[in-house]
Amino acid sequence: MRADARRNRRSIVNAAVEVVLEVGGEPSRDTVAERAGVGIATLYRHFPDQQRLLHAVAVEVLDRAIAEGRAALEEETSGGRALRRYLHAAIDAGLGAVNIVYPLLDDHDWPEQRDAASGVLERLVAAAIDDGAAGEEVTATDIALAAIRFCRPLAIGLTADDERAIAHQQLDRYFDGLAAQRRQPDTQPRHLPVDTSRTRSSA
Amino acid sequence: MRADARRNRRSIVNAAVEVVLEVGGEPSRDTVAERAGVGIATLYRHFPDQQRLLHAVAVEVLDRAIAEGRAALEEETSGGRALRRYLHAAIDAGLGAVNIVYPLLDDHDWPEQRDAASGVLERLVAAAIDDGAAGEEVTATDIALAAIRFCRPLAIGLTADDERAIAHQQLDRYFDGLAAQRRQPDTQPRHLPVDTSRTRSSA
DNA sequence: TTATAAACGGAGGACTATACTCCGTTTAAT
DNA sequence: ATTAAACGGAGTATAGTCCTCCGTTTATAA
Repeated sequence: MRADARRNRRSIVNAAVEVVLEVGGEPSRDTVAERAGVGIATLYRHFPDQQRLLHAVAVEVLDRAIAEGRAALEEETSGGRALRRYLHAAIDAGLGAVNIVYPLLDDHDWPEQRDAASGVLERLVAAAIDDGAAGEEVTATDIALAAIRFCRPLAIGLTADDERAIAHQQLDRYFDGLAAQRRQPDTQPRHLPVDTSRTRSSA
Repeated sequence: MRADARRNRRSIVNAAVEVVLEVGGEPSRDTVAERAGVGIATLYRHFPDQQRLLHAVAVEVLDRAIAEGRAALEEETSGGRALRRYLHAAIDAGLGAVNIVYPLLDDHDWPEQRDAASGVLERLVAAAIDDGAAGEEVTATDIALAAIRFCRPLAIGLTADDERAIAHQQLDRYFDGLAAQRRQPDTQPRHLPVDTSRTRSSA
């Protein structure tokens, strides 16, 4: 594989991740190609159909998230630190894209990434619960859903920098809210958790 | 104005709010009309151009939010309770839509709603800070941005009910994270606040 | 350097979705 | 019962998207 081809392929996948997160669904081919700075034909050469592109998007962000998760587990000194660091890295990596493309995919044959990603996430959550950084009731699904939430752009015309800064700040506060015993006397849970088994299995 | 006309106008605005939140931008006219259950001509009769429709969307959600905010201030017994209740009501009301349509509008002549909404929000935030439910550093802008975040759909094919339940649960955790002194020893702020003066002025 | 296979870009045609109008029909209100 | 107001939806123009074809450029190795 030629060097420019590999470079272009990377650009295309990265662009596709961004566009998927922005539109929250099928990205337009023309938009992806333009964002990647390549001709439309180049996109078709690398990804003859939309399925393969979406597949590449899923694998890409899962790989990034897995690497970040493992690094966090190894390097951090507490479960809480590790999970927080992972979440910040995951939203920068665009992890939420995987859940957006999931329902658009015909075949979900990336068992490797899927299992690795959910394994890492579950270890992180367990560790965070262990050291009290998250309450007993917190699940891996909750964390995956949070990653999706904080990945998506606010769509109010912010610069990429502002967008990112706001997401991280909000995530930090969300994370602080995960701790076990509720601090505020006036706090009561208002809504029951929902069945998210389908979503859980995808991240 | 005839009764059916008024009824249809309401349906159209409500539908427009929903669609704006879903697509995170300009809603397609056909989609809005269909969602509202009216013919496309009816939509054009009430809103000859997109600007007027978007304007109506902004005024509508602001009015809802103002009413909810005042009710919360009057009826709740603590600042924390009031702000939490307001936030839950605001995301149900679709408050985030106002920030999405804001950059799409030519004229922003709804000073009445704008001032009332930001006034209510600031009183709520001040009250919450007063009784320790939110840290000193929390601003009205933070809260407005949170409302936008939790209003937007996750775009992973959930039912409206699941979508709503998840948003409320995540919001509760975010709100818990607003409390003054950080509980977790491993917590440190990771990102500086950004300049959001433009956004602040819109809600 | 040069040869060449591989990769590239973008114009262009088919197709789909969206914007907006026109006009015959229905309905609220007197 | 009358009628002015409001309605619905077919229909046309326009814009956006999909995808192919082919002439040009570029990486790589002789």
